[in-house]
Amino acid sequence: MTRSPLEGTLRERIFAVVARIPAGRVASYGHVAVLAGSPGAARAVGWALASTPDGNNLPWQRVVNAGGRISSRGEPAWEAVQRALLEAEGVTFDASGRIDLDRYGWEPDLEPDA
DNA sequence: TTTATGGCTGTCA
DNA sequence: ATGACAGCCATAA
Repeated sequence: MTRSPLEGTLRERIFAVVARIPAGRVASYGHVAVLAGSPGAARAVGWALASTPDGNNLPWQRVVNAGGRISSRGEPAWEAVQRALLEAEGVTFDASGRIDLDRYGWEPDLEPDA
């Protein structure tokens, strides 16, 4: 049995990674992909989140693309919702609607809780 | 097994 | 700084 420490599909790992993102913090797709074990699979991450059923406790809203910008899933209003959720968590947006990843960029080794 | 799509990323103009 | 093009990985049909 090939019991891998990271079994299941990438989607499962992505869920775990995103679920570990603390409130008031954001991570980029590429970053999540790396944490999930598949660097470069940023698109796959986005797809995994898009495949995420709403109603769970998965803070997909804390996942933004590389420049800290918000993406949309086809619903232009959705990104506004995501932005509102992040602002509600304490994340501030730039005048262009960008997040300061230098300040809110989450890293598994630099949790603000400590 | 192959084809097509997708909440992306990085580089060039 | 903004806009456009091509590349990459994974999932679903």
